[in-house]
Amino acid sequence: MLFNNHTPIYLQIAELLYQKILSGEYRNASRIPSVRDMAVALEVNPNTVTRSYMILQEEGVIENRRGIGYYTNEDAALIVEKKKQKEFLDSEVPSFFARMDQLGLTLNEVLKHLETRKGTIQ
Amino acid sequence: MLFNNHTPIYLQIAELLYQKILSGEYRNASRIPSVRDMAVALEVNPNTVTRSYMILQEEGVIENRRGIGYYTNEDAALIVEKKKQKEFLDSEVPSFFARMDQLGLTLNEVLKHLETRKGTIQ
Amino acid sequence: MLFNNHTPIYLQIAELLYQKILSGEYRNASRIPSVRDMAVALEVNPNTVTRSYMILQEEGVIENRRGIGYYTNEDAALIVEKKKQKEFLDSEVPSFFARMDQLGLTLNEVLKHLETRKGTIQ
Amino acid sequence: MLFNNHTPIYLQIAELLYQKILSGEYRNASRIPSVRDMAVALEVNPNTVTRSYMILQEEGVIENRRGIGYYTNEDAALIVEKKKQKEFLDSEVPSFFARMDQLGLTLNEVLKHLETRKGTIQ
DNA sequence: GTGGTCTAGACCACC
DNA sequence: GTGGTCTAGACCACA
Repeated sequence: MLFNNHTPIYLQIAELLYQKILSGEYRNASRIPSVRDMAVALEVNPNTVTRSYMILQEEGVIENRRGIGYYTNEDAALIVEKKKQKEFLDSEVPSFFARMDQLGLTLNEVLKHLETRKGTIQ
Repeated sequence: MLFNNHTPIYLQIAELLYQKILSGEYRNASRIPSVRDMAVALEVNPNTVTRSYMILQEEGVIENRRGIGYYTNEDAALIVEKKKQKEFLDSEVPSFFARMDQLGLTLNEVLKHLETRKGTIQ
Repeated sequence: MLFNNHTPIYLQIAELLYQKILSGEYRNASRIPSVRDMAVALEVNPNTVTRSYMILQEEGVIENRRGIGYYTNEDAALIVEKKKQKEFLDSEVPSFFARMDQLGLTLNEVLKHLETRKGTIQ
Repeated sequence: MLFNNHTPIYLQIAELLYQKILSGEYRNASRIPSVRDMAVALEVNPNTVTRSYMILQEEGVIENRRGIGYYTNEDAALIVEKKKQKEFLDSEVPSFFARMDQLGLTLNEVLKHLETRKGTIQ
């Protein structure tokens, strides 16, 4: 898999897991790939995958069953969704609008620009 | 000064300089503090300040007059404003709205949340 | 059954067996569930149960009658009680009070805290 | 340094750090040894020390200043003390007395045993 | 088979 | 100099 150079791989893998849980590819209360398998699939060292798994484990998104593997929690999708929404609303949203104000832009200008962009590029 | 530990200090200082130029604290074509003074004021290693100054210098925002010090360019404020607006509109805006959609949030919900936040915290 | 993930399951099962013997649920000189049944009941790998049974067997608490099953010893309850008391008095008690001293707590404070806890939680 | 085999080294190092902070060897708001130095001193791999430091960092006991090193927090000692007391009172104390009851022992018996032990061994 | 831990060693960004 | 990350590879306990 291709990773971005700017952010640590283990965080990008964590992000990948969040997405798979949100998208339903990893259903609640079901087993996720073993550390080794995941490492092979992503062409990454097992230690790196372990680090990602531990992050989600501390957040209560996944849990380890000794000698068996990692499982998503009963309400994994909900936890991830709340976490992501909270991050967005409490951190990204305020800074976004603060930035907008600081640059002397109005919401209408921004939205207009967004429309033209969509037309041209995508 | 207090720095965020997530982003490099030299980038945070560069951001500080942008702000001072935009706000008019550093006027066009005028001298800005020496590397040494700035380092003392920010309680930071002079090398770090130098690195920040070099960034702005490469962008043509400030220039170095040997043996004298750093000066803002004739049109420093304009350059910074354009740069920042471009970054914002072309990069932050699209990713912001993409993120919003991904989380299943509408612009109205986001704006509403922003209002309640302003009431409580700020 | 729910197991704590910090300590090995086979030790937790052994502890469970000690309790059942102490409480009289498993009487002296009587048959205890087969490895297979126990494994099914606890939703655990039979190997794990076997490992637990072996521990108690080595301590002379239970014994294996080939082809028949595991039986508690004639004086199983007594053995377990002595073992547990010895462990408690010689190991846990000293470390508990050492810890208490180290944290600058008095026995009275601790007892008081215990009372308030009982009132609220249990 | 000599480490216990049963608990991971990185946790034992974390415990060591707690003690040094509680004892005042590491004063509040002062620098602690670099990861490399600590690794050499403890005859351990730097990665292992890093892991310990990160635990204390997440708890707000120590903090990292980029490119400089780790520093104890302003109120490091207080945080550690509270954490330790909380762990003791909320977890060890209840289980200790539950265990005592379960074994049919009274507090007086336990205290008496503790006295005789002190006389003989220490 | 599973994950947990540790080492040795490397490279990098940052100060 | 500092820490952060990653790899390769090993050993271990556990199920």
